[in-house]
Amino acid sequence: MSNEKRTSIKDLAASLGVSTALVSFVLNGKAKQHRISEEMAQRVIKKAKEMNYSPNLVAKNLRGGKSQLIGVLVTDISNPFYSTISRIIEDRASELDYTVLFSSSDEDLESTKRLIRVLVNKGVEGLIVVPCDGSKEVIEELCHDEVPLVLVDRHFPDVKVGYSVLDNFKATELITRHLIENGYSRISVISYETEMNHIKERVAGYEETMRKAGFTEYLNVNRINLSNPRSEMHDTLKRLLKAKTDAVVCLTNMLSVNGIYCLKEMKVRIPEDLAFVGFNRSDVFNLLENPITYIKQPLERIAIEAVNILVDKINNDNTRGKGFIAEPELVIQSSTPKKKVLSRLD
Amino acid sequence: MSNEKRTSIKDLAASLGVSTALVSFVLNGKAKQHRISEEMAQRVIKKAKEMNYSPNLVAKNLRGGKSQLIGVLVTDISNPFYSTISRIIEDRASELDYTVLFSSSDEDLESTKRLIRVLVNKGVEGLIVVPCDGSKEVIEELCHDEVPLVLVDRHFPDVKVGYSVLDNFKATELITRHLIENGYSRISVISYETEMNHIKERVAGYEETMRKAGFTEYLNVNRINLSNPRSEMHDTLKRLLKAKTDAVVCLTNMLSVNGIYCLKEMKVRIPEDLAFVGFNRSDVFNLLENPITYIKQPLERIAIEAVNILVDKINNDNTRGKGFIAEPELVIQSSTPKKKVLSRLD
DNA sequence: CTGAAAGCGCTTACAG
DNA sequence: CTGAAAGCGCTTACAG
Repeated sequence: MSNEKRTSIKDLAASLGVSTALVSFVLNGKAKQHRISEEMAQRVIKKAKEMNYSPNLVAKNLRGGKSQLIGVLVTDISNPFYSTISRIIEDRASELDYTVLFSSSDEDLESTKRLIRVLVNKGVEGLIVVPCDGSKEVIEELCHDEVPLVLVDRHFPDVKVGYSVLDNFKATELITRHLIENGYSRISVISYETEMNHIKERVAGYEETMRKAGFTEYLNVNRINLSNPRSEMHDTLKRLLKAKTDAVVCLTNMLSVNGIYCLKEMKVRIPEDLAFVGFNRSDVFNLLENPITYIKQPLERIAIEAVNILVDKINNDNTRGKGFIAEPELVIQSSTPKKKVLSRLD
Repeated sequence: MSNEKRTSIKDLAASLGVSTALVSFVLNGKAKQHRISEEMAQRVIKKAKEMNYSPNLVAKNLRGGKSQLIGVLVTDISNPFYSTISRIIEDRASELDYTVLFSSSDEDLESTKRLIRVLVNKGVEGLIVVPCDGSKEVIEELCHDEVPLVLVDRHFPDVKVGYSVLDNFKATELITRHLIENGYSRISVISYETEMNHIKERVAGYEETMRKAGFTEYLNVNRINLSNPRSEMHDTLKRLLKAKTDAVVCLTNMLSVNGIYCLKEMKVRIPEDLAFVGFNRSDVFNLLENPITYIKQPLERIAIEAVNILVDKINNDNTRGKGFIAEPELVIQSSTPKKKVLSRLD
């Protein structure tokens, strides 16, 4: 990097008239262990400071076979949800002396494959991945190659792999119970077209809770095609309003924000005309006349556990398939006030 | 990464009965150059595929002194502004065959120093940095050490270093002119306590435009202490309203969002009671009854140019101090409607 | 056309 | 207490 060459351990040794081994021992805190004289140790340390020595981590890695690098593949690091997670991963990794390589797959399978390969070649010791739709085989293959791997946010329950995710079923169960308890009965869900398990769980949490409450006839799950979210959202909401839906639950943050924008355009008031529940915190939720009720994920826990599990895996191979499931929290605000109708759950 | 050791060039050579040099030549596309027979080359390539060879980039790096790694130090990658920039940097770097190491300094000088050292030790070939307050010496030192370096978003005009930033003076000039032209005269700015040049430029753009318009007596720049932004913002806005300010300009995105929240709490209507201008796009700007007028930065250009300049620097040392200054765009919305008063600028 | 050998900067048995 | 030497995986003059 530098033009004047960096000082190496060899330079230090030469200028002190000792061996590189001695220098290495001292600088790695193994002076005692090798019974190097306190005086010698101090001289080495002083010289290192003087010559502005800092170890070449590349060489250290090559020698030790450890890169202290982990790869993180999210779908899009410019998405606030993933950038928040990434930040926490970075901090936790740094505490454990790892550096993080980030990549964004854009929910694309080919990119996912390519980027994983790049990361592995860069020498990462393990991977944290947000898998995209259709990536199950890629993930399985990776497990087979014995690359330490942790899935985050989404996972494949039948693949034996580390994961750190929300209890998605419970999230929509909380939402649906809350709505029912507050007197809503014509509750609709807005989801998107996907095979991913986390969304299926969210749908199931809603459906099962509705069934338990006896609202079988009102089950209403709408799947939006993400290639044109705004106009599809518009049509869907129009249809739902015509069908006398009294509460809408959006299953992702992106859907929530889109939904709020559409309702604003349509001059539909929240909650007077329609109760509304969102997913994941967003600045826009709290700026509305009536702040939005939403599911809060313990992102910090999820991200930290992902790193912990990964590093465990890196350090000892035997603990396969460890996972962490985080508790969702329902943040109740004024977009879902009590209706006059009594809940059938009570 | 893998448990069964990765195949090395040595394994390949052994299993083909040739030297490692030959294998290296072929795999690096230098077969022709070394007049290696086409047949031999094909055998090597085939074997490499068979044995699932991929080069150990760490070793390559150590040997060649090239890591194809660049380091990016932003203040906080979970901030949407920086995560957007980071994403574009990542994409552009990847086009140029570089991988990016991201870090977040949290606007802290000590972290900045430490993280730069870590990145350099990791073998990055260059750095893209958002410098924090007080980091001028660190940056100068880095330049002196001849580490290829590009500052982004903010820079130090008297340090000879690459940079890619907004024309900050012009940004507030645009805002102030627009407000004046629309009949506002008691225009106040909300800034924060900092020595950084980009903020000074923004303040200067406002002040100079005000002076030109003859509004010298209304110059009103308020600096908030970021350790307690919400309550300071509250106090500041209260004071400004009492002083009959008719338009407020917030100089950063964070200040803008805080300001909007405060005004909401205070039940001050935008723009009926107060015109408002923000900085950098934000979802919340467009959700209000009256969407906010704001300065839009061409983030894509800024980020791409930063990478371009950095890679130029990495490849040939002679073009020092290259910089890119991006044009701001004023997105005019309904938070700054025309007042009845005539502008003195006309 | 191909091989033997040095060396990038480091750590770590192995000697003494 | 300290040093000489091997080796991590690769590339590249240098020979032949």
